[in-house]
Amino acid sequence: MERQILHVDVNNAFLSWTAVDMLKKGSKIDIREIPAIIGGDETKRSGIVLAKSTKAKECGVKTAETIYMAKMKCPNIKIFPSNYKIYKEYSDKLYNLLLKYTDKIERFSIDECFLDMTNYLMNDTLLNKAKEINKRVKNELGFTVNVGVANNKLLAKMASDFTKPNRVHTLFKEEIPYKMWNLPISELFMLGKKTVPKLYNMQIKTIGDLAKADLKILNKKFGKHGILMWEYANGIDNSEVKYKFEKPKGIGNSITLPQNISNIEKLEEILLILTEQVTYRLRKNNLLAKTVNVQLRTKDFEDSSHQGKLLIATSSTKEIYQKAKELLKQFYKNESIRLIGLRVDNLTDKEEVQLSLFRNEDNEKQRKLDSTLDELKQKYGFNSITRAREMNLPQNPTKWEQ
DNA sequence: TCTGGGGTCCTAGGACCC
DNA sequence: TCTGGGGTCCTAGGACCC
Repeated sequence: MERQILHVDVNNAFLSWTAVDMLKKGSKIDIREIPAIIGGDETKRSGIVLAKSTKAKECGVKTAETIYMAKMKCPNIKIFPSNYKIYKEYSDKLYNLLLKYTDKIERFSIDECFLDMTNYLMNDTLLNKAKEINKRVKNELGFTVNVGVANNKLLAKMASDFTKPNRVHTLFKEEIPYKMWNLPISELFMLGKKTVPKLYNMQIKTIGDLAKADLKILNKKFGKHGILMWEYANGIDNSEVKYKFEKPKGIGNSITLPQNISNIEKLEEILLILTEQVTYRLRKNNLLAKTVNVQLRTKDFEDSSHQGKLLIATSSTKEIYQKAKELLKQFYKNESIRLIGLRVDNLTDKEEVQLSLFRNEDNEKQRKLDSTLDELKQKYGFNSITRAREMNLPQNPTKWEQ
């Protein structure tokens, strides 16, 4: 029996949600109606476009390009900062509305959901449900969504990406040749900027070309990825809607520094702040980490990373920070650093390890300190608690550069 | 001209074991 | 002197997504 899948995709999510929030707070303008973007902070060197209005798109503004470029293309463009708290709020509102249709919902990202409607149609058609969702979101939440209607996740996602905004599109098997095969390969999910030129060199330019290409040759040239792209081009995807909450497989935080740093003591200070953030999230999820990974990006955008294993899985700030410092020392070669990141992998549930875990008094003390600090952070917000060393950070970042 | 931050998954090569 | 092959685990880097 065919599965009944919907993909719900918020149109210009960050910008729409910001617009709705501004209107709610009494704003006279709707930033969806003017050339506008949600952007990072150029002074903090994170000046890229996160979302754009339709008018900005008409000027040629593209997501992820620099704000500088966006201003060149569209001199009167308005720029608004991002606010993840608001986005989470609207994302939850959408999710709660969708729960009225099925409880088999995969939150694919903050602004996209897959719905498995297979046993939830109640004598209605999948297309009708999609149209109803599309209308209700607009009427009840104030922003618009595209809904893709299909028999698997890949086709539903491709369908929701057709013309925007506020549209419902189907992409059933028999529609593939005339709705999908004429599109350029760059439109296919999982084909990015590295693979597309390689396919062009093989005279594969449309999704249809890819669908008819020799699977053996694709497999030889691209490995598993070659098989995946061929299957996607042919509309084949048997993956499930993952509606059950899954704990993360890794947790990381990174920061592009306001100024480049080429001093290891200063890098260690940033690393401590990152460790605080990462271990806080670890403990909130009741997880312990076994692998620590430090990432660096030089001023020339050269990325490198170093990882190492801990003897015992932990969520302790002190233990993970020790390891992170050790790793940094091992591979930092005095380059001028633009970005530093810390992530932990190999996560296990705390309960599973707890009983077998060897603890000495020192560990126990450290654990109690961490959990006390967590409680304070929970109550008063993350920034209320900073360790003594963090307070010694120079206020003026320009001092950081040697 | 300036280029985020959060993830997942895959691959190639080296170490090590039998 | 010449020297296997299979398996697992680990690491660094890369591709892709939103």
